[in-house]
This record gives sequence, structure tokens and C-alpha cells, in this order.
Amino acid sequence: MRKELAKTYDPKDIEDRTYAKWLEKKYFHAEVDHSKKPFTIVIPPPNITGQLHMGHALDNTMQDILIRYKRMQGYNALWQPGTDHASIATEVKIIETLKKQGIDKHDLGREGFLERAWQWKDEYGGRIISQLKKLGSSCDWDRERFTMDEGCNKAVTEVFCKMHEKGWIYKGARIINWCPVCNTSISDAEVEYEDQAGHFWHIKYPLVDENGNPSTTEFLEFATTRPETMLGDTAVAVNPNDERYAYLKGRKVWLPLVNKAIPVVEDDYVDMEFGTGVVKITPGHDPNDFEVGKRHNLEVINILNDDATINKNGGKFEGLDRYEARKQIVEELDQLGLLVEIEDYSHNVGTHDRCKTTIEPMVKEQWFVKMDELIKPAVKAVKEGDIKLIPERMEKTYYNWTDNIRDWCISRQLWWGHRIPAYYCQECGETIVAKEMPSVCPKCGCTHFEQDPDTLDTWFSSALWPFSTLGWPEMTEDLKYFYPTDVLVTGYDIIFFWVIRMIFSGFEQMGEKPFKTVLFHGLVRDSQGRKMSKSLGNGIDPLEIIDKYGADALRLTLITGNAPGNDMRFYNERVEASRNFANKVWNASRFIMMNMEKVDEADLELSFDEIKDSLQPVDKWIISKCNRLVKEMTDNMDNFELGIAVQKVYDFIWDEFCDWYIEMVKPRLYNTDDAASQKAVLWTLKNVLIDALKLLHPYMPFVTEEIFCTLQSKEESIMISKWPEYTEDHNFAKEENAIEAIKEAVRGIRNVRTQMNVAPSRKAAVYVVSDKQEVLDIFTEGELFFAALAGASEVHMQQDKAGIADDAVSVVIPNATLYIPFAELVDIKQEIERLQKEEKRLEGELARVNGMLSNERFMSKAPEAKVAEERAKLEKYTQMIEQVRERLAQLG
RNA sequence: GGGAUCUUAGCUCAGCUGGGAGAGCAUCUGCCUUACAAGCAGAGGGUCAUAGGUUCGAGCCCUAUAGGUCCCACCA
Repeated sequence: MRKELAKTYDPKDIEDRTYAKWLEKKYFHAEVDHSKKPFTIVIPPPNITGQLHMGHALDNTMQDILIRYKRMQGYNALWQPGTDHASIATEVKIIETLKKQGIDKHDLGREGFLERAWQWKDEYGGRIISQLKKLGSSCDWDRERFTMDEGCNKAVTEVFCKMHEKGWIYKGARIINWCPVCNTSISDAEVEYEDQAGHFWHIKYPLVDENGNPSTTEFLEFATTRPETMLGDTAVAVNPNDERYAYLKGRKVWLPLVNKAIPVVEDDYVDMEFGTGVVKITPGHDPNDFEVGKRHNLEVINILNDDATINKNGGKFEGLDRYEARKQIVEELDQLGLLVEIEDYSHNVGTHDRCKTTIEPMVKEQWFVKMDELIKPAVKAVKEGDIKLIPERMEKTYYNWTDNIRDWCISRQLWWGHRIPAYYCQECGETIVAKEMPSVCPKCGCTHFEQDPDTLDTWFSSALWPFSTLGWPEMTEDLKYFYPTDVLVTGYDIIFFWVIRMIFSGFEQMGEKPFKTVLFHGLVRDSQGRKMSKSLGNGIDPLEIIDKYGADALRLTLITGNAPGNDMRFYNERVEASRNFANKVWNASRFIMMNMEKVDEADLELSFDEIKDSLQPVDKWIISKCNRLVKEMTDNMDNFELGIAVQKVYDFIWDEFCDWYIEMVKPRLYNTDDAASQKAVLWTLKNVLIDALKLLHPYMPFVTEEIFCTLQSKEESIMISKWPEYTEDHNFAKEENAIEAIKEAVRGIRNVRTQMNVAPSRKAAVYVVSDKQEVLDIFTEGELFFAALAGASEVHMQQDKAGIADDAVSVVIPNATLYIPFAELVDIKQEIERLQKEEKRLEGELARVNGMLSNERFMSKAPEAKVAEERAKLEKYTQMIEQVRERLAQLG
């Protein structure tokens, strides 16, 4: 009893069941096996707070395609999964939840808070994993990791201690980006600049006169976008070459409101062309001013509390929020007559990428990673092609960052994350960086230590992901075998956060790149090209799409019609088209299986050599086409051209296989008199379908698995079956040409039938006239299906047009003319017009070809193959136009 | 300010190393042909942003211009 496919394609009925089978069979699991070559991908670990969005769906579809492809090719394919603790994102979420319950995180204390955080992780951390499974992701779930699990913690501590010892991690007071809402420092990469409408306040400070008092006549004018920072001004700067201000050398200005004298310094940083050429210097709250301050030994005054209210250094403004202080300061300056004007001004404001709060530059003690040396091997690897970025243009973005790299601020004033392994002696203040809390202070001998309260930037641990997940710092067998990984698939938006940091970490810790290729994809946008976002409410939930159309349709949609690194628009019509394709594959398979009952199962399992002699040209044609498809698709996939590859199998299945081949062989299937022919057809149908399914499987794993398992019983799963290989034995150039000629004839006949409004049900005789016997032979061999597709009641092959009605419609193809006598339907005038149109078209073609062939420079410079190609066309068109003209002459 | 990228059929986009412009959707016409109307057969629709250049030959390479998008950057 043969198995059957359900009448309609229903992904819901298939997907969960199929995925469960794969899990049960452990197909996703990879173990070290030195008899096979490894192929490794580490997943970009999704945040435990996250829900699957379209970006994940795209990212993971691409990875799954590559992994499934390589697995089928016989590689030992490991897709290493896991999740990220996402320090700040998670902490913010938990704080929000607590807030709703009326709890402040400080009420819980560090321990209590962390307890809550772990509960959160247990509750929600698995959510995104189950969503990835819905998509069909073939990750090795037995190896699932978490950036804060024991192994990753160990790796983080190890790296921190090693790098500290080397002097590449240090603690220092430097100007950092402070988020007053999240209450933590953040790295440069986490600052997002946005253009905001603001004001440019033109202010003047009085010069200090010879008595040390503020002058009432002499002022220095400048402008600022942040007037409140004046509370922390410790100088005013001009350019040393600015003659306008040469008189200021050695003088001071009076800082109003604060009421003290501050120096005028000369520094190249000041742009003479901009504004008045005078800049107020606030080393405590501006990165440039900080540098100026260092050069001139200026005092650094911090005027802000951590929540961005003014601190005690702000005198009477203490306690005011920064914006309120700004307002009052401007008012007071105005009253003092020191406000010159307020100009509308649009400028770049640094905001925190998580919460969009305007960041405040502040000087604070933080931990940093020294980047200048660390980055070198990472640059070299890309420059020398040791690591390939796809698309290539991403290299420029990469260098842009590496060339301007600054030290990485890694400490965060958060609780959820890896706590910094630095311990402070409570007696003498000595700092000890160690894997565990020291017992005795090496300096003073006391035993009381406090660990640094800060945690590490979440990207510090993700930077180690490609090797920490494989067991590092232990030199495990896994690590030796699977590292370096092969491909990293990710969005271009995290190239700075993650990709670069993995690369330098890999070189530093492993002495080897973390991956050979980085495949970037773009953003998935909505139908209007907008970014999908929560605030806009335009996000499309992949799970809803899967529910409605199936995971295969979603996957195909995300991969089709898109080039690497380019953004794409997502809308349901595209998913529908993909779903329709799944249905097409389903129904074609169902048709084939229905017919398979006509022959013995054993006949369909013959080898190619055993069946070869009974194959007809049309069978060889589709086999040959499929063979070339295998070659092209494999090449495309090896070059990571996933969209191009899937387009090819799509076209092959729909156009060539379904619309042509199946239609061509139907008469043979229904003809029970010729068992050998039936056998050959069904063998071809089945085996070509199997190859096509295999080629499609990485893209549409569920529907292909379901069909494969119903279609045959020798293998238990398509996902562990062998990827098809190109073979010369399946190359049939002669048959391909022959069938293409028949296709051209069929198209021509269908065309005139439509033009003449011939009802499909009305059949007519077709005469194939050619003076070339081999052409007639081709049509004779294909007569059965040619007649069916061309709506012919009978087909006559002849060398001349004897016996053909004068008013028959004619269709010219290379080396032959087809005549269809439609009798009363033919309007001679119309027929002449049609032929004249065809003549004109051919004349155009000939003009073009002759133009090229008569061009001496073309003839001497173009490659021989190109010239030969054009000569062949000349011959073909010449011959065709002769036939058309001959027919026109006959019609008078 | 620097850089990247895009401009191709009504819409959304492909087009790999330069060699006669493609897909999906939409539109129009005809078909419920016993795998599929989520389908079949046909049709219309593009001086490939503009202007130059290189080349026998340019959607593709170079230069400039216009418009869009994005990234980076300390112009207070």
C-alpha cells in the first residue's frame, strides 16, 4: 500500500510533527568526528528578553539554509545555538516590571534583584528558542548555551584577567557617555546621534580688568548649545593664530553666575572660521574640552549628579534638572545683559540607543579596553582576505571604525551581567584583579576585600561567543575541531558592536580568526519601507505569518529577490506567492505519486544506467536541465548567493518541470499500451522530483521533507540525504536542442491560436514542413506530446507543402514552417499583417547582427566565441526570414 | 564634513566577472483541460535618473549632476 499525500497542502498539519521527528532522530546534533569535515555556524545569540521578529527570522533562515546545505553535502554541520543575557536591555525590562509592582531595584538589594533576574530568564529565556524552532532552525539544541552560564562566565573572567595582566584592560578617569536614565556609562558604539532642533545661545563673558574685576566694557562673545555647562567652565579658548584675539594672551575672563575668573587659553582645536572663534571650555562635560583641558592643565569640574540634576558644584542651581537649570541660567544671563541672542539651531545630540535619553559626557572612573594593539590583527585579517565580508563593501564600513577606534569603555553600573573580577583592599585600597576574591592583600596583608560593584558591557561576553561556546578556556576537542567557525550571518547594524569585537577577541584569545566569512543581510522593513518598530506599531510578527502561510513560505519570502546586505520590504502578497509555490510543489508531487501506482516500485528504483536506454528525448531533456540546475545552484550557494540559487530551483520546478515536462508526458502516462514508456516517464518524474526537492530543502525544509518521505521509503529523511551532484552522464545537449525546438513550435502555435480566438477545445491539423530530415525526426519522436500541447488533431511531417490548404496559418521556427489549416477562421489579410510583422522583427534582428559582423573592429577585437555566436544567429534569422517571405509571396 | 548605497515595467525588487532587459504582484484576454483557480494558456508595459567618457560593444566600468536612504564624525 503506497502512502498518499493529503489533498490540500496544509503546513500546520506538517510542520510541528516534522520538527518533532527531526529532534527525536537527533539530526541536528553534531559530535566531533574526524572522518568528516566540520562546518560550523554560531548563532547570533538572541536576547533573553526578545521575541522573534522579522530580523531574527531572516537571520536564522539564512543560517539554516547554509547549515542544511552543508549537512546534505556530507559535512559535519554544527549550528551552535544560545541566548544572550543582554545586560542593560534585560535590567531595564526587569526594573519596569518591578516598578509596576511598586518596587525599586534598590529595595531588593543586589542579591534580591539578581534572583528576580534569573527568574525572568527562566521564564522568558526559552521563549525565543521555541520560536526559532517554529521557523525550522536546525540548531544543535543539545549544545544550547547562555552568555552567563558557567562556561561563559569562566571565559569572561579569564579574558579579563589575562588582558589586565597584559595592561590592555585598565581603570581610569576619563570622559565617558553617561545615561542619566539607565544610570550607567555606555560605550561609544551605544551612542546614537540624532539631529534635534535646539538653540544656539550667544553669550558673552566679561573680560577681567587689571583690578581683577569683571570689565563693564570688554566682553568675549561665543555661542553654546548647552548653556548650563557654563557652571563647569574652567577656561575660554581661542586659536593661537587668531590675530583678532592676540590681545587676550595671558588675560582672564569672568565667569558669570559662578563669579570667578577663568583663563583664556590658546588651542588649535578652535576653528577660527566658526562663530566668533571663541569657545568656552568645560572639561568635565565635553570630550573635546576634556582634551583641551588636559593640554592646558585645566581643572575638571563635574557639575552633574548621576540623574543629570545639578550637583553642589552648581551653587544655587543645585538640585535642578539639567534642562530647568539651562532655562534659569539663560534667564539670569539675560538679566545681566550677557545674553546676546538666541538662534534656532539644529544639531546632533548623542542619545542612548536603548532608551533614547540624551547622554551626558562625564568624567568618571571606568574600566577600559585598550584598542590600538588589539585591533591590528583584526584589520590585517580582513585586508589580507583571511576573513571575507559579504558584500565586500562592508569592508569600508569596517575600516572606517577600526581606523578611528578609541578605547572601549566596558564597565557598566548595572547588576545584571558579569561582575568585574576586581577586588579592592579595604585597608590600603590596593586593586587586585583575579579569578577569585583574594584572601590576603599582597600589599598590606589584610583580609578584607570588596569586589568592584560594576558589571561588564554585554558585548564583552558576546565577543567571546565563537569560542566560549565550544569550551574555551579549556582546549576541548570541540574547540579544536569546530573552531574557527565557517560563516557568521548577521545584520550590518551590529558590525561595530559585535562582529569586530569577535574578530579581535578571536585573534587575541585563540590566535585565530573566529570565522572565515561574514555574510551580512539588511533590515526587513514594512511595505512602505519603514523600519519595523514597536513605537510605530508596524511590526509584522513572523509567528503570525507562519501560522497563516507556513514557515516554508515565510522562509522563501525572506530569501527571494534580495541581494546580500540590502534591506527588503515585507508584505503579505509576497508571502502568498511563496505559499503558492509550496502548493505547486505539493500538487505536482501528488500528481506524480498518483501515477506511480501504474508501475512496480522496483522499476522506479533502477539506476540511471539501467533505465537509460528506455528514456525518450524529452526525459533526457529534463534530466539534462536538472543536471545543469544542480551545478548552477551549487555554485551560487557556495558563493552565498542564496536568493539567486532559490530563484533557479523555483523557475525549474514551476516552469520547466510542471508547466512543460509534466504536460509533455501526460499522454504517455495515460497510454497503458506502452509499459516501457510509462516506466521511463515515471522513473524520470520521480527522480527529477527527488533531486529538485533536495535542492529546495534548505529553503523549504518542511514541505520537502513531507513529500520526500511519502514519495519513497528507502531513506528516512531528506535532511540527511545526499545533495545532488553534477554529472556528465546527465548531459544531453542534442535532446535539449530538440525539445527547445518543439517548445518554440508549441509557443508559436498557441500564439496564433490566441490571436485568432480559436477555442481551446477546437483542434486542428498541424503540418510540420522542413527540408531537413532530422528536424522532422525530432517532431516525429515528440509527436504525441507536441500534438497535445499544440491542440493538434493530427500531425503531418513532410518535406514540402503538398496538400496543405493555401489559406493555412503558418508559424516559422528555425529550419521549419508549421501550417495549421483553420479553414473558415483564417482572415488572409490579418494573416499577411501578422507575417509582415514577423518579417519586420526578423529584419531588425538581421540588421543588428549584420551591423556587428560588418564592423571590422568588432571582428578583430571581439572574442571568437562571440563572433561565432553572431554568425550562427545570422544563419538562423536569414533562414527564417526566407521562410516568412516565401509564405508572404504565396499569400500574394 | 567624510563615506557607503540606491535611482531598471504601474508596485516591490533581481540582474554574478560588460556581449541581444528579467521575476513576483498588479493590469488585459481566453480557459473550472480529471495535480494544482493558491491554477493553465496568451498579451500589454521599460531611450535601465540625467549628461559626458572608456570600449568593437555599457543597466553593468570611469567622471560630473540631481534626488532618495544609511553609516560615521567633537564644529562649540
